[in-house]
Amino acid sequence: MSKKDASARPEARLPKGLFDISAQEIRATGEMLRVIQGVFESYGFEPLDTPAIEYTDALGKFLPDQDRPNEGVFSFKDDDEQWLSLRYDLTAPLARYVAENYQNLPKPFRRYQAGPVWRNEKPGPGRFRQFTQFDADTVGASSVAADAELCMLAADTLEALGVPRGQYVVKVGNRKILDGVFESIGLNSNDTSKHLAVLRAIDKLDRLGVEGVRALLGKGRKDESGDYTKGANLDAKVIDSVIGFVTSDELPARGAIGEEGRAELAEMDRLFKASEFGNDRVKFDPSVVRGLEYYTGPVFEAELLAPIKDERGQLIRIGSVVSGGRYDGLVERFTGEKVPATGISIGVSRLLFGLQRLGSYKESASQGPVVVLVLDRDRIADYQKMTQALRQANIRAEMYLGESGMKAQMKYADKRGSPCVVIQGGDEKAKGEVQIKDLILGATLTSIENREEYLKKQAEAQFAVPETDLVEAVRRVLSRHQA
RNA sequence: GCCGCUGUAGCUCAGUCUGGUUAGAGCGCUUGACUGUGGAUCAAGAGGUCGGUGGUUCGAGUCCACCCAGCGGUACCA
Repeated sequence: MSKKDASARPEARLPKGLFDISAQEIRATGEMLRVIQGVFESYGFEPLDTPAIEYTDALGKFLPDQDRPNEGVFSFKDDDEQWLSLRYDLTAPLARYVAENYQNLPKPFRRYQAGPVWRNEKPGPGRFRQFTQFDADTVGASSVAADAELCMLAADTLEALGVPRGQYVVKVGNRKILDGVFESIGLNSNDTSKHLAVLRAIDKLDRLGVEGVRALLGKGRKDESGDYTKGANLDAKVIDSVIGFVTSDELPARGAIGEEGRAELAEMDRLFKASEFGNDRVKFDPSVVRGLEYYTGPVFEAELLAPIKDERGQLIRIGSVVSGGRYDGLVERFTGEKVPATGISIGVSRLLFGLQRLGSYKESASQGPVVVLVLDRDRIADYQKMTQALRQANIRAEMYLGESGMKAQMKYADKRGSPCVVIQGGDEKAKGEVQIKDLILGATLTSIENREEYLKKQAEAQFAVPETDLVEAVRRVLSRHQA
């Protein structure tokens, strides 16, 4: 091919924020999903799946405009000119589903759902443009028992995934308490922009500390890189009051709304205590905000407490791995009818990322297939037959399908992580035998100095058996390496 | 979006400050020593638009400008 052709070829590359998923990761994720599913099932939730694509207007607030239809969400036009989008979470599709099937669903409706979601935004460490969420929601229950249960579910799930107690925490807050605070400091609830600015500032408490939040509530803040963030411009006295509130352990309530929120948290606390979920698992934290305009009552999030480092040993923060709360307005968007709902979402991709970084996630090493070497090309049928015999004995096996010689076939088997290979050349065929070579045992041979021991091990690692004993012999080798 | 850092072989990087013949290392890859036998050892080999474009210069991986990409922070985050 000429150079000109080369420049016309597409570059093999992956869009940013998106990743190929290797065999190992598929196995790890699959294992994780099964564990989560087991816990969710045990809580009585019922599975549901919905498509990756929804009508954009059903997804909510990110309606594509003419110029930038893909802000935040990936969107495209159907051939009937209607906007479609890739879902950006599993909650909006749930709301659509409930609204669409309201009559026939048992109320409260409790479902779990797992699947990829997409966000068209800048990726960061532990932040991707496609990631997997695992959600559980209860729709049609206004009792905070539903909320409390989700917090317990979050804690139970993390422990089931191997996060030791004490290395995570589920933090619980309540938007009503914050609303009470806003009321008491005279923040007009119509002034949403200031409202949001204050909420955002509070949300950053754990990251920026008290002084950072103070700056954001006041004139604004400059970060280490020199970027400047505009503040909420509150009076010093009001700032003190807000800071006093979010740093308090007491959750003091202000006003009628605040009192309502406090009562809800007290009720949740009672439920936690009754089921023996102590402060080492679930903790009240006034700075938990989440979702800004979205949540209407209790809000919760879980995070990993152990410090997480990147490849270079630099500390990185991946944020919360589970988040949720009560949203009483979502279904109403469709039906006009108020339907109370509460849910949590586990960031599976992020959690897996975090657990892997912590090294606390043990991936079960998976073994490659037994490889039947092809030495005499004209006897492929024989090799295929041996392979089938192994498969029928429930042994993962394959015949070498490449074109290369024996050495390359051995390398191939090695790379595949094969426990052993089956060898039958002309000599063995004449004797009606096959050779079994144990690659795992064989790998230990090079380190043996003592000649006698070496020979002994080598005889163990590779041996001949009658053709009829093939399956039996392979089984014996496999059993050597069972964990 | 804003700020900062980094772009040299498949990977990790040296070389850039102080411009000068064919641009290096380790790992990986291919082949061979090796008997029909992976992993060890030794040897050979393949592999590079030095992120891109323009400029300065007799001469640019090296200096300058702009652009692009990646990473990190920050903003936004249902």
